[in-house]
Amino acid sequence: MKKSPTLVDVAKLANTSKATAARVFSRSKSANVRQETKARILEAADKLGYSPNLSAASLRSKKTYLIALCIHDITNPSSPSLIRGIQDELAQHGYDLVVFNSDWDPNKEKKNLRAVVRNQLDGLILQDPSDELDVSELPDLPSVILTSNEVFSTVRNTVSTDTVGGVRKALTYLHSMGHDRIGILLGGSVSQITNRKRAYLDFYKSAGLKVEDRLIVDVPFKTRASDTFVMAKELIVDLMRSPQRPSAIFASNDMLGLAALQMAQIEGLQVPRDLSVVGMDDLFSAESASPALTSVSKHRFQVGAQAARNLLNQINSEHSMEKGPINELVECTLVVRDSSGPIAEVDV
Amino acid sequence: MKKSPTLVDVAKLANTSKATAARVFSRSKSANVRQETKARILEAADKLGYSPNLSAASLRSKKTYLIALCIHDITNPSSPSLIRGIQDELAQHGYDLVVFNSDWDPNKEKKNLRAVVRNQLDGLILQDPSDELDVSELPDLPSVILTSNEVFSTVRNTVSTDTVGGVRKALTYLHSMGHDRIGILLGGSVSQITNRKRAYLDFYKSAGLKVEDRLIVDVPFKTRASDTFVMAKELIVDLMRSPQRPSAIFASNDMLGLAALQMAQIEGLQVPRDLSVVGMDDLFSAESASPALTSVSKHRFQVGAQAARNLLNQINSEHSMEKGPINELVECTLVVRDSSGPIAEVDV
DNA sequence: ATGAAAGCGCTAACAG
DNA sequence: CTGTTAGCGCTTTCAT
Repeated sequence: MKKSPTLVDVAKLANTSKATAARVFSRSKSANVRQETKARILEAADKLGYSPNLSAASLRSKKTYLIALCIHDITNPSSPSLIRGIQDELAQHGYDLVVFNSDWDPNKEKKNLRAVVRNQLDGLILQDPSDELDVSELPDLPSVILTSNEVFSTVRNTVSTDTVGGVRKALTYLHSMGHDRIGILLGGSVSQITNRKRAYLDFYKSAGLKVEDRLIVDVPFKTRASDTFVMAKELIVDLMRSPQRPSAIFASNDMLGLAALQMAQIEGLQVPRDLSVVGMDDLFSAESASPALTSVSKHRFQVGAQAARNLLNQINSEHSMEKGPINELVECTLVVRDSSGPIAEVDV
Repeated sequence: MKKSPTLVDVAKLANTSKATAARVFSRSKSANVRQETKARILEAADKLGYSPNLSAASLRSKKTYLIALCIHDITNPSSPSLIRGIQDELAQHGYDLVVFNSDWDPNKEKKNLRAVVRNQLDGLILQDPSDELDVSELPDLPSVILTSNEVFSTVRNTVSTDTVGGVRKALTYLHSMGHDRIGILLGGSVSQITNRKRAYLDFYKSAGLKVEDRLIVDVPFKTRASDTFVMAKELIVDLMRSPQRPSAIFASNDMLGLAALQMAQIEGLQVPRDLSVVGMDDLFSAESASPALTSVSKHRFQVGAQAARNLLNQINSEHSMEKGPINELVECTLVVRDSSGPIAEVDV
């Protein structure tokens, strides 16, 4: 573990000043160094195995080229594609990503935020901040907020997923297939539940259908996905065994949809003949299910990429926030697979 | 965006020296400050909204409290639990995690490694380094290497998954259920394929069974999981339609197992009555499949946690590597679900 | 228990 | 195009 060489060492060996050597490794555009000198410096650096010390650089320049992503839980199946969308975009601009989990805990959330500023990270992407968090008093750094509904902020840039529109698309599709008694499986955070429930009620109203409370089921979420899954199945089986069971089920996320698929099989219901199932998230698990699960895609990868682009723009243009925040909305798309279809002929 | 307060500002307001103030925020044990002074400093800091600048701290102390994880692809379904295992362990010790993707590209891998040293990260967890990478010339920092086989290093600490043992467990189980013609689905990297194939052949030999080449199928991996999935299904259907189809299939990863499940359903084969299927990885997709997929768990979460612990030990004990590297092996476990069972009665 | 002083390695003016 | 200089904000001896 011998001390690693510094810029001075390189400069000395290359017979130039520290400053010139620095320019060769600098990210800033104005790196005006003669080819010859540059070559000499690079050679010296190579010989010494020099690597710039970014701690020192950022102390001076106030830039770490590190971005923070604060999400609830990386273990959530839809996190990876979001992250990848962000990373791919960032990588193109030489930024790396630090990922924090909040586990839906406002305290951890705050703690993470503090770590973000301590570490001098250059930007922040924050997923669905908890209500306890006052967005207006977020640390003062470029940021974009990811929300799962059309919640706009007058303070910060946002990228939102039009989940309400997604629910509508799923229901519209199911209705167009002849289903008029559609069960809905709700779960997740309070706002998620209320939003999607409202979308469901709105749709029923506008389609002139009669709402049946029995068809609306809330699945309380547990910390571990497996636990939620087990719980979901118990509730779903009730729905399926009820005398007047729905001909279709819309699950507000794929885990619930998958649970429905599994219970249908166990209960001896043929999908989609006896029951159509539509999920939401379009996880790989949906594609790989048997039968493959029809699902509403939230385009997490694109959401990530868009958020990253938005953030980089902020970072690169000093006065970007002066015209007020930018609120972007990403549409959902229905991916029709084998778990859904027209309602069966009226049973004689 | 006004300049944020520094330690001197805090010290001034609290009527002490910079040094004393520093001790209050320092991580090092020897923080000997009188309660009274400490309180005063904390109060001043609070009033000013002071937050330590870690760039400055690490320039001086050579510690960033940031760890690098270099994996192939975060989008891989088994990445999240690995990451979470690492993060949970690190968080307990005040470290955060920076995640890099290599996409199985040796160039990206090297590039990431350079970023690790530039950023002065305190440690490195490296997943299955490519053959092109000479492990002995990894950057000189605490590190642990994650391998998917019992590959030991005489240079670095490793945490390995006993996948070969996992394959054996799956086959032993299937054989104990009466299956003696077991198809195997291979895929992934070259070394993964060869290792698992050898395990398969070894098992067949020791069990005194006759190897049939037709039962061994290689699924070439594509970049996108969906593409691999489609490709897999085409190859699997051949296996299922062949005159002498196997009574069981062992898939060397869950994606392949899920593909088999889906094809079985499409081909009208009842699982597990007509065909038993066992996967490997124990993804959530396995649990949520219909029927739920029996799978070999590689305990990714624990692997991550163990790697993180190993790394932290190295970091905290100067001379840890003097006694030579530590090589840990994590066993696989078979999780029996509904996709596998005894072989059907001999067909009359 | 506290303070004074000397940098860590680099960047950012500014001069030439 | 290149060199000089002055710190960035903190940690770390070394005194007191």
